Amino acid sequence: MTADPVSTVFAALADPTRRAILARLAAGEATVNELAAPFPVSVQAISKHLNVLERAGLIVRTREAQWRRCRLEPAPLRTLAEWVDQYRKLWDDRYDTLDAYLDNLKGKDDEPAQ
Amino acid sequence: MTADPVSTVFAALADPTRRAILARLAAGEATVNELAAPFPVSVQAISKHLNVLERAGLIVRTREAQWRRCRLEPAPLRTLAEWVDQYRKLWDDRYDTLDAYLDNLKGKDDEPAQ
DNA sequence: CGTATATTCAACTCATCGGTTTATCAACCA
DNA sequence: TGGTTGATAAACCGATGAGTTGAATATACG
Repeated sequence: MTADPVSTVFAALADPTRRAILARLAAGEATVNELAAPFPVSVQAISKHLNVLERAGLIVRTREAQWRRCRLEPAPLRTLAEWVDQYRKLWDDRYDTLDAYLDNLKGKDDEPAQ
Repeated sequence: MTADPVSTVFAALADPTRRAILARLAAGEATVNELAAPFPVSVQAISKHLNVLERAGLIVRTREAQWRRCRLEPAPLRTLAEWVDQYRKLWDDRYDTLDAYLDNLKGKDDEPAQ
């Protein structure tokens, strides 16, 4: 209930169908039926997936006659990239300056070092 | 079940307690009790969280007398960073060369453009 | 108007999740 | 040996998730 935004985005991405929908939308806007076509599930199930993606802020839907055009909203992905970048120094050998690491840390959620 | 690795990692990170555990482990190894101390839940609950993180490959546990020392394993985070980087061009204005975008696309899961 | 199309809503099922409590296992210590 | 500590296992509970089917809503079209 009322989960934090980061958790909501991670949860939305923890489903291969939803990630495939995002991948499709990265190529351009699409309607619900167009998005549902490749999947072996009902259109209603896709509509639910779109609700999850919309609540996570990953897509926006606009009315257009009887269609609902879906568009990808990259802002949460940017937040995610920043979150994971907190840990980059742990795997990236080229990331060797402590200063840059501490800079990245400022004002972030779930700081690795408090 | 037997969810794909990417889904498993995303799901593991979709919980603030588990992300806080990772943040703590980024500062250094710790035992289960040490990890559980800051949280208002039982040690058993934390042990379950550690199972989830271990199955996602985000931590490894090593026996040491009666203690179980936990260490962060950054490899899945690196995979995650690569996944989200597929979408970087959508929000990053500096990411404006199509070639670099297509290069990043090769051999990745959930390609934005098939 | 009536009908077809696009989409969502509602109710239901089944599995999983995060938490609990209780019990068990393993290692140290007196 | 027995007791204490660290950690996991097992059984259970309430909530949520992903899917279904069936009905409702909204817009276009004849």
